[in-house]
Amino acid sequence: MTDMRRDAGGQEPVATGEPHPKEATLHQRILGEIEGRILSGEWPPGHRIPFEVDLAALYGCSRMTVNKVMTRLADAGLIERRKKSGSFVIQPQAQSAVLDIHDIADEVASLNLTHSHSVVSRERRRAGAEDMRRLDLPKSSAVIDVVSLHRAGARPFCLEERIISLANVPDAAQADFAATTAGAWMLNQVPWSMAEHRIRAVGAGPREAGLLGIESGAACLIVERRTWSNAGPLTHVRFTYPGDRHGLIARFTPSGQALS
Amino acid sequence: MTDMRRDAGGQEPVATGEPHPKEATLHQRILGEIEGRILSGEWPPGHRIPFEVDLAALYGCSRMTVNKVMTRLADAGLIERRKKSGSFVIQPQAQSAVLDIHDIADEVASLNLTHSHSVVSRERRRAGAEDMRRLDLPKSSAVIDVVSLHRAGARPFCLEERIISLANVPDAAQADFAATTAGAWMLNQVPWSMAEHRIRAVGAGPREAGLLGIESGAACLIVERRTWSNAGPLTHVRFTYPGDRHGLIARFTPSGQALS
DNA sequence: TTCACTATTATGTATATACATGTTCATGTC
DNA sequence: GACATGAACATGTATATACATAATAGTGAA
Repeated sequence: MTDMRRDAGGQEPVATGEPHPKEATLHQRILGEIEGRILSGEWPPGHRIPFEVDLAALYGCSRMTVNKVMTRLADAGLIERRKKSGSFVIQPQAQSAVLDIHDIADEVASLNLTHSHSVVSRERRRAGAEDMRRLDLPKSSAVIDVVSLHRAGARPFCLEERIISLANVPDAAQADFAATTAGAWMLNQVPWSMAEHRIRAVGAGPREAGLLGIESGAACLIVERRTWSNAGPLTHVRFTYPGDRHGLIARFTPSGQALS
Repeated sequence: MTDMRRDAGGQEPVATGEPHPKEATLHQRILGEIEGRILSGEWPPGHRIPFEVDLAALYGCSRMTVNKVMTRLADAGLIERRKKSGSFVIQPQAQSAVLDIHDIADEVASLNLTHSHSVVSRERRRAGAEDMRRLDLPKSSAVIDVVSLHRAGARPFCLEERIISLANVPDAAQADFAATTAGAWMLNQVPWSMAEHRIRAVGAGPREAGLLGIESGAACLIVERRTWSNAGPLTHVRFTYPGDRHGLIARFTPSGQALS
């Protein structure tokens, strides 16, 4: 492994089956492949990433090159590095470091109230036209549909309406979401690579009003989240918060991430 | 500059007057100082950062060390690097790469409608208790208070209520915000280091309803943004969107930032 | 068996070096 | 004066090397 220089020709490192297109630099290629394995779930949270020297050998490059990639992944919060032990895929954090929409139990706990939830309905069914709008699912694929009501103390706190793609989250078929909320379950279960939030205000319809114990037409904050992994769509969830509750808070820097 | 090794003693690089505490590594120290100069506005958008070799000489380190810092700053979107020319502080982007709350003119334009706005009121006054709640201002410091109505085509689009701290944005005293909106003016004028958004839903009060041409009590989305620079608070703005309009959209990755 | 000490291991930081890649600028020719 | 050519320059990527640091594993003495 002494002196590699610009070989290009030679045995291509062949890092198992990669669907990645050829990328400009080695750095980017290594970064992309490791990122892909993490975000697709091939390397689940807690998995130990090969040692730097081994990756260097695999890609036929120096440890410094691999080290820089690992440093970036650590900065980005995808891996955790421990001396002597190695580098590990990190446990999925809160929903996002940036937009502070965390697990509802936390949200309620921060108000010093005890959280409870009940499953209003849960069914397994085939995706219809409405579901295809909510999440870009293949037509009539199997989904789990769960509606839960979250309470802070005794009062209703928010309504959660969720569909989960069974194609990409098969374990959801077994979960009944009575003990852990669907949100917490997803958080600990499935790695994701992209999320999209849509936030709007609407007047409560009669159904929501009834469940939440508010007047029909009262202003509500709607937060819809669609989540994907590299394999495809995972889940769509709609939270309905009565408007007289505290809102959402998001903090960030110009670059969208804290440095230093 | 040949072979520096671990000197520690010797002439401290003395990179002008820094209020920074001593940081762990040289890397972090350089990163922090440059970031500070950018975020404080000492190095405004467009400013050319010293060449890597010069910074290396200044800090008494190798170019590689500086290069890594610059690479991070570029990844974070704070600087732009051009070969032969050097590295430059970037023009402030949209309000955020992550949370897609852009300039209102853009927002309206994306709906294929022409944007117009009018200043409902503008005054210079001393901060009261309410302003201290909105923005953590020193008591009775001078602020500019502007209320504008934005229109998409002929219809009211949203209401903007803003206060600007004159202590930290003195140029605001001269601006009347008739030609450019207050948002666009701030965006091009002032570098910021932190922003906090608060999002909630409320029923429209009679004043908002009148200005926006909606019914009193109709659901509205309220987006409040507080922005700081390193020097202190800059501005607080509250946008009120009628709830029957499209909402906000935010997209992101687990780490809060796109890699690769 | 327990505790202290040491060796090993994997990451963390920094260096010097080499060459590639685009830009800009100056130069010389037509 | 217009234009092609090439030198100079600043960044971009990668290498080999060195030593620091933290955590683990192993060894030996009380």
